Amino acid sequence: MPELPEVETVKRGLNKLIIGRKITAVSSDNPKSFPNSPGDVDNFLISSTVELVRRRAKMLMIDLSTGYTLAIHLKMTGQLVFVDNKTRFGAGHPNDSLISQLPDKSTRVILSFDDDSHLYFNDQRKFGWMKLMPTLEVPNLPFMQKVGPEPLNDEFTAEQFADRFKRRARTSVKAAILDQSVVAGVGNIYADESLWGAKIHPSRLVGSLSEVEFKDLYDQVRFVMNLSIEKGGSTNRNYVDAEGKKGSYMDFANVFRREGQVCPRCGTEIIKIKVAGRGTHICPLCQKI
DNA sequence: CACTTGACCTGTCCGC
DNA sequence: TGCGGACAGGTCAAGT
Repeated sequence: MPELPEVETVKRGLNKLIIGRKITAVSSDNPKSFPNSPGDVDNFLISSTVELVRRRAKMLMIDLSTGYTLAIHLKMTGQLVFVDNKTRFGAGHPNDSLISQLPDKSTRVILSFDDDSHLYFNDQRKFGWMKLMPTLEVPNLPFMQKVGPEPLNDEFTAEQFADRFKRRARTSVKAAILDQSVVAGVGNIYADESLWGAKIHPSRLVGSLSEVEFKDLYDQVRFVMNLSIEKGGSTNRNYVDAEGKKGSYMDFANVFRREGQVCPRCGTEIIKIKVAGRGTHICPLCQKI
């Protein structure tokens, strides 16, 4: 599911909805989704208060008053949806179809708060997880050790972007931009969208890109991600935000899942190919090998 | 080391 | 309608 803009949208929503709430209970349906010992749960999760929700790359961190953090990765199909029983939506509300049915068969973890509101971790494919650990140990996770810089940070420059790519000079630009150790947070949707924006064929080898092309790609990554955050992210299939709402970026996508439609820039038919093992959408005229 | 492929899961869609 | 296979927003382990 969720790439940087979707995770950022969830983070912003949770910061409005769950800060200061006290956790009174938790339940989970399998240890893979919630790999935590009962002792840690009793000592550091139950009766804790939510202090802050943070994001790094595609990971979320819910910091608790006990000095522990729930580190969360939503992977492909994870959702975090908050439901307050006092404000459950009525029939006909845009969010009603999801909210009113939670929990459902994809619900992996339920966090309950002291006012009978709940945070549901839903994950159809069970790739995601929610790990309780000391806040100070989060940076020691293997993923956190290797993940690259945040592309939307002000201090992240086009020069740094190009330099980090050059570590992957002999692979395709699509594989390199999806590599989280190069740049954080880019997934399949924004890889295709930014490569189209920069007019670069995803199979091009990194070593063949010019400085101008690196700069264009840098600008496009930041442009598409900022636009998507503004639109509440992309709902390709499952994604919803912390209130159960879909994102609208797909209405603004130029190539992703638009095979058979025309390129908005030149009118050529968009095609779908496979690059780096992933479905890849391009305009074959704008993006030449 | 750099790079590619398959595995992890459930659900949906498409062709026969 | 049913069945088999390919595919889906991500990462990791194991292979070359």
